[in-house]
Amino acid sequence: MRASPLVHERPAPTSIANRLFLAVNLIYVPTFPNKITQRLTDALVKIGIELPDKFSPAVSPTNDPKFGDYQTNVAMVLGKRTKTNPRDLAQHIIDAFDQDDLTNPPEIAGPGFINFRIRTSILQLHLHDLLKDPDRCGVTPAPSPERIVIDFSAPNVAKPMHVGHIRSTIIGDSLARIARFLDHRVITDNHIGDWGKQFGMILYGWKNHLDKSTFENEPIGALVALYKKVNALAKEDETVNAACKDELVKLQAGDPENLAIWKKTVDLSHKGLNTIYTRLDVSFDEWLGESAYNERLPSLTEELIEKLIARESDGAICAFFPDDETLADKAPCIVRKTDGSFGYAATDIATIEHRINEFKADEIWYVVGAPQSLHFDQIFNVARQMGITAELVFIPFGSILGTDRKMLRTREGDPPQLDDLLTEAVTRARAIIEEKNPDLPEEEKDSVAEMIGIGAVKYAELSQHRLTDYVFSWDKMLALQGNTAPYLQYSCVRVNSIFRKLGDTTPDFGNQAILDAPAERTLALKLSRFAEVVPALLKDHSPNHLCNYLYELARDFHAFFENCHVLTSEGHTRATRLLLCELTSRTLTKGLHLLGIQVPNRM
RNA sequence: GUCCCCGUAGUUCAAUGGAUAGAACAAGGCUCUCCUAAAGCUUAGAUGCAGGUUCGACUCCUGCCGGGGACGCCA
Repeated sequence: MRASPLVHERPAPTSIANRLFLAVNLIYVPTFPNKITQRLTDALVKIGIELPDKFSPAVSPTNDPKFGDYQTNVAMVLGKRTKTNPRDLAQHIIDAFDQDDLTNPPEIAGPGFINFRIRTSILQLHLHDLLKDPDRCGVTPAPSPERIVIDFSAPNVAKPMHVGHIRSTIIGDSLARIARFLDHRVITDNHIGDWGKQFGMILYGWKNHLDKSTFENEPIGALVALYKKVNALAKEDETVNAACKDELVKLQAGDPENLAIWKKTVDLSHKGLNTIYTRLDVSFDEWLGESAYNERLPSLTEELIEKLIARESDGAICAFFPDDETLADKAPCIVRKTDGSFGYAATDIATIEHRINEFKADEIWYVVGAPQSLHFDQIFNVARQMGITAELVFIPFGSILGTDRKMLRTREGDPPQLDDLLTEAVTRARAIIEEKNPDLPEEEKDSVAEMIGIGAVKYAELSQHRLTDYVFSWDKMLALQGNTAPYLQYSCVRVNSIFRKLGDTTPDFGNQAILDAPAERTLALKLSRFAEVVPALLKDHSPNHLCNYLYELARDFHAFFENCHVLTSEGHTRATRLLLCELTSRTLTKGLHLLGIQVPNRM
């Protein structure tokens, strides 16, 4: 089966006229750290310090307001290099630093930090810049957009999707959203396992154990049950196992009956998967599963042999990596098995090739479990030997463990199914709504429960570092309090309630913001930092940093909200506070959107 | 045996080599006349062990201990 026709035209390169148009109409405001870095560099040049290649002074937020808003360690770094006392050097840098229209006089602290405090007048102007940029919330797009294929989710067809599948799906989707937001051209590709060994079991089961009546009513559930049943049988009975293998061989040889059954089950699974993806608000541009590359595998293998990348070994065709320190003593990469069938290494190499030739990918990202790291090291190595220069990025994630602290596996025991997890999440959310907002219309209760339940599950996954292993726990996945999606969603509701109260009145944000209260200034500064946080997410592919930021933003907002009454204030104060509310609403909404988490409507 | 990832409060998690290691949950104490309680304020509580590099180490290096994982015909 070809999941979809390959009609991917590379869009025409942006014309010069277009670029000018963009440049004129979208004036991107540099972030405060960018500005400070630039001026620090100027200052360093001015005082005649020889800078190492590609050196750029690091400017980071301080961890305590008493140190100002931003700090740099450049005097300590260069002090060592030039054998100068860091504090003396810091003083020289400050003397040469152009602080006009940006910061208060910088201060030297501790072993040689230079601390900067953004002038409040500048911060005030910045708020109105942000107001003019509703779509991007101040974020500058990537300077050189790339074509990025992102490979994530990739479940096996006809096996139940359990909670272990959630990480790749949710992290991958979020990374795709973030990359798109930064103007990269992203192609999401669901490389489903639609050709593997499990089809032998499905075929055998279909012919010998299919419960027709159940199948009519609930085809997807019946398919999953079928897989489980045959899997259990095959484990106990070697003749069943052999029969399954025979069915698979027949399928791969093109047996019409088996092909027909295969196609039917793949289509059914596709539908079942889509129900979950719809619920998760995850979508794919492509569904090029393993089966899409069958035809290429024999010639690819020949090519690898010809190019001396792979060779025969114990009847199989394998790639060895004698020159690679870590790969040399590991098992080889098996391209073709002894029985003549192809391993997933072959498919994955063909897939890389296809993504580069047809999709013109500059980068390919794989959001796949950490246990597969050896496999990807190997196929990336093979790809490089084939002359592929695109950036191949393995974005691993840690395992979800059972209560025995072992990895969840479909074959052993029964990890909770993804569908059940989502249903439970929505049920719990619904119960709380029933308790707290009994007067809502039933329909609204349902939609809010869906939004909150699904959001909670997604956030639980996204808010921790992707490499951390964790033991699956209902309470963890379904937490609704504290650092969770419902808290952030609730913050949106809270800020939007102000605009609701305004009714039809157009909010007056004034022409000139005045930040008086500390909570106002803190919130304003935090809002400006969205533009710092988002582009950095693609450096380490860690959406949890965005979660951290949004949580901090929500907290700063709550502090502001407690201390600074909006609607009862007047004049500049009221306008400034309304402005802060507007920007908070937008930034929270945009941030949650980048995580793939839905947000309540404004009205 | 080789290689990879992870060891942080009672628990679950944070922390681009930066200053006093942040949260949440659980525990104790407060706060609903408000644009607000899926909330806010508050008290207590942690870097596995031993070295090393550094002005500075949860972070980098070495060794050990503990957990998980990969290592030829599953994907």
